Amino acid sequence: MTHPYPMAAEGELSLRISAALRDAIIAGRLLVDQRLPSEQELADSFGVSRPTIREALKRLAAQNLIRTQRGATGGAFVNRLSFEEAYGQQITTSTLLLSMNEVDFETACEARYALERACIPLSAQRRSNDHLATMRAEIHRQSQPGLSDQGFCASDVAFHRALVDGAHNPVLSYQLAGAVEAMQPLMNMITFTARSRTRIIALHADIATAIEAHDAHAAETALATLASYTIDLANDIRARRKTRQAPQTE
Amino acid sequence: MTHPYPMAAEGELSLRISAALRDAIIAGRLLVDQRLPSEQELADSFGVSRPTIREALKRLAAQNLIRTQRGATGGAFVNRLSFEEAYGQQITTSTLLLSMNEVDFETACEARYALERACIPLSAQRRSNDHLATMRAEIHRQSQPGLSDQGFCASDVAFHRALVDGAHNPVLSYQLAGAVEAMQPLMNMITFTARSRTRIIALHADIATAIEAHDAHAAETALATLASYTIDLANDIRARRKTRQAPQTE
DNA sequence: AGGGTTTTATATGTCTTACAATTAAATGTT
DNA sequence: AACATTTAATTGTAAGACATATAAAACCCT
Repeated sequence: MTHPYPMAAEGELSLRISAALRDAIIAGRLLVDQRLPSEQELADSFGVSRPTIREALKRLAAQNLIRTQRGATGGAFVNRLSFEEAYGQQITTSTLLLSMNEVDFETACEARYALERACIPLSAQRRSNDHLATMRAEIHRQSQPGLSDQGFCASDVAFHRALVDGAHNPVLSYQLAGAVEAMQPLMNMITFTARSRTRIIALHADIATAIEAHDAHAAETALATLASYTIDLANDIRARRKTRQAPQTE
Repeated sequence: MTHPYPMAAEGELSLRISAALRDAIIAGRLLVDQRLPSEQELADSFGVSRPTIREALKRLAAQNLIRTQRGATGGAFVNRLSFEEAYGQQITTSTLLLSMNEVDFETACEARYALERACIPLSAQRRSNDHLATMRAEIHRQSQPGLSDQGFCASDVAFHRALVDGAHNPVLSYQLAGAVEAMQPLMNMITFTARSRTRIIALHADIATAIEAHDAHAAETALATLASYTIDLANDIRARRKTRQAPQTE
């Protein structure tokens, strides 16, 4: 064997090669920041052409498993997957999953609030002034009169993001980022009346106050109220749209 | 403009092209199962060569955004991202994240059990005979005397997976799959004594019974006990390893 | 001798052209 | 009409060349 990367026996070459390299990375045979052989060397050792190697490397680059650098000391390096990159991937995947699979609003919403509830006890216990300040700032932003529906939703996401990050557990934050952010496109479809905004802001304030007081139970209650109110809101809007559209189709 | 895909102004060509196509998919300008232009047509319309287009397509293929088919009616098609594929990506990403970032066991464990706790109320409410049977079966498997540590961990994952799926919320299942499965390599590092296994199995049985009785509170209590017991177990093992290794280094 | 500049070597990024493999539809044959 | 054959379209792979970026080595000027 001219190369040290065990390969599958069938399938497309570039796919087999990328899988072989990925396995090597996951298994730790290629360490973080280690430089891979040059494309030409890889091509020679795998017995394929450079374009094929390049396609394989692009697959890995798409998953942030390697980074490439041009120039004299350049090449492909095993990438340390950062939490930021992982967030990004999670959010794209979650967003696509929701937009492509006709997940109904209620299911997504239920999942989102269930997950957020998971971090409430930790957030209530460990909340820092930093995260509390962010939550208060977003609440203030939400009460601006000129704010668009989109801006309101963005602020809503930021608020909940601060709530989640308040747990000070990066793994938890990473897992929840996708769930919360992927919901935004769905949330953006809701038109918020002045009254519903007031209600939501009040619940946000309840949550912030409870977290500040280390009162996990009160925070969970407020969050549950918010969850069911959001779902009701979406159902109302859907029902109203239906009755408004029904006469037109007749 | 010779192509309908807005592109960034700087950066590598293949990256800009893949980003343009990805945006088109996410924005819904390219619909599910729609066929993209052939590589040659894409190359012409973007004003680049085929290999460059191919690298861009490989990036998208790596994220399961497109699938390619050879032959006369072949081409690249927009892929409906299935929950299964999304699971897979989430698990790989989470596993890499944990293995590459020296996340300590306690943080990961805390996140895992916090997330699982999120689905307990739903699972307790909606639990089906199917999932209950799986949980019981895994409990039985865990009590087999000849079972390896690895097998025990695998069964543990399967048990918790059934617990999560019992909530009958695919979005929730998807989000939690990564958290639970990515923990397995870390869990595999623990050596389970006969006594710790007995304790864990008993707690699993408590959870199953509580879920069966629609008793969310009891299930949460058992899960919390399991969480702290697991963390203690890992700490014990780490402490024991340290004291055993300390004399050697002196 | 030292610091700034130029050269050079090496690597990835891209283009061009060509051929192989695969697949479905069109075509021909029995 | 059913089956085998050809054909056309498309992706997969190959080989070689040039463009570009980058760091290190060589060089030159002070």
